Amino acid sequence: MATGNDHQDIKREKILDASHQRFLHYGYSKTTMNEIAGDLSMSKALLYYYFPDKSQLYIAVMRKLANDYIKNLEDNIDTFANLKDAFVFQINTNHDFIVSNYNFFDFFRLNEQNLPDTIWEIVEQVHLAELNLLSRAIKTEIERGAIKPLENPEEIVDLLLDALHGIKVSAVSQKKINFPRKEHLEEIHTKRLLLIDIFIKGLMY
Amino acid sequence: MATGNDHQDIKREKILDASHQRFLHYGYSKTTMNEIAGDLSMSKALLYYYFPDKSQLYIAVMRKLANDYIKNLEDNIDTFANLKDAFVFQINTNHDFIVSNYNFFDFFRLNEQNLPDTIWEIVEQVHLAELNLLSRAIKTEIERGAIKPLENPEEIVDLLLDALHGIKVSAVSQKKINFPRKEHLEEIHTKRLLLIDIFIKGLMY
DNA sequence: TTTTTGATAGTTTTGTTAAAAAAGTCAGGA
DNA sequence: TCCTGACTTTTTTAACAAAACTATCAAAAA
Repeated sequence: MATGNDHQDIKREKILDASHQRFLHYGYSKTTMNEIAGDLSMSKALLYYYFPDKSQLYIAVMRKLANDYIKNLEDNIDTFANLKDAFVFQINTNHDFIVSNYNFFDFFRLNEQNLPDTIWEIVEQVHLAELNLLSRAIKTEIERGAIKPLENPEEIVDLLLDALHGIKVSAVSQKKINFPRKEHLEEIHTKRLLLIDIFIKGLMY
Repeated sequence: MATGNDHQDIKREKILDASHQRFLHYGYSKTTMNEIAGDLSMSKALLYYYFPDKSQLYIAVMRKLANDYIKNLEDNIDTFANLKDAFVFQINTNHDFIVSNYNFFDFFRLNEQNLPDTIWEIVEQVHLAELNLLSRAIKTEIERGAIKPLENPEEIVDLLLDALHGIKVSAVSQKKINFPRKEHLEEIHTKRLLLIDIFIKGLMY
């Protein structure tokens, strides 16, 4: 795309970076447009020249993060020695992503179930990338003859992702809170590794 | 315990039944003490003679439901032909329990993460009963030589219960809501059956 | 023409208060 | 001891004003 001019794109990137920092430290609702503008030594009105509103700005940051995450998955597709390596890679990558952007997601915690559609589209894209990586790994493993042939590998991967999600949720509801605190993330990670171990064996002959 | 007198106990039971019906149809917050008293043709003050307050009344109903559920599990302990039968029994029993008391749990939906400790104790008791049933089934299966010996069957069962929980949560968050609607429960049930299938195979030689 | 801003309009959040509804209490009767 | 009507206290709801923030715009600067 040779449409936009360079200077504008660079400025947009700078705004995205500054916003990312703010959202990461203080979360969505505790970040004001004035503060972001202040960080960049520009007026608030200029922010609105580059982005239509606050939520679109947040979503733009989110999309950038998601794209990096998805690219990382795609770059590693079909590079695994076996199914377990692929599953472990997915879990580790996901874990790192959540840990390093922990506070950024407070927007999710607040709005919970009525997030804008655009956010759900991004979540769906991430989910598809994960699904793709893992089901490719399963298909490869079937071709190698290491596990039983499956009618519908995607369905199985979907089930596993649901189960992995549950590990998080259960850890959280035992603590009587809504979202995992940072210190629980390691425990969740360990449990997930155990689960995929059993799960993979369940797919073998 | 021969402490309480019969008449009181019978009356308490009647109050619990009437309350259960109200809570089941209208949920906790849309049920008033006046209405329950009205159903029983007694004064509200009498209700407070038998139960200290509304939440304790709700909890008493909940405890009764939980005790029935737990008793059902205990009655069936060690009666299974194999591990899968035990797992399927647990999933079916749980499913029936949730379906038939669906509206009763709106209290959970509202108060979400700051429920009274007593509720959590009951949830924990139910969890322990499930854990007990399933880990007994695993131990039996190990003795039979049908699956690999495990260091810590309880840990594995815990992991499975977390994963099963995740099936519910994922189904729900895909629908962008907080709690499953009744019509989703069947879908969740089916997925769970598929998961235990793989999981059990993962425990085999 | 594109980029930038100060001033300001519009909206959401927060805090206050009063009325209504429900929870919870109590003196006294059977 | 079991029970009630009348009463008090607490919680919920609605209305509204003040404050904080989002968003807009005419006009200046580059």
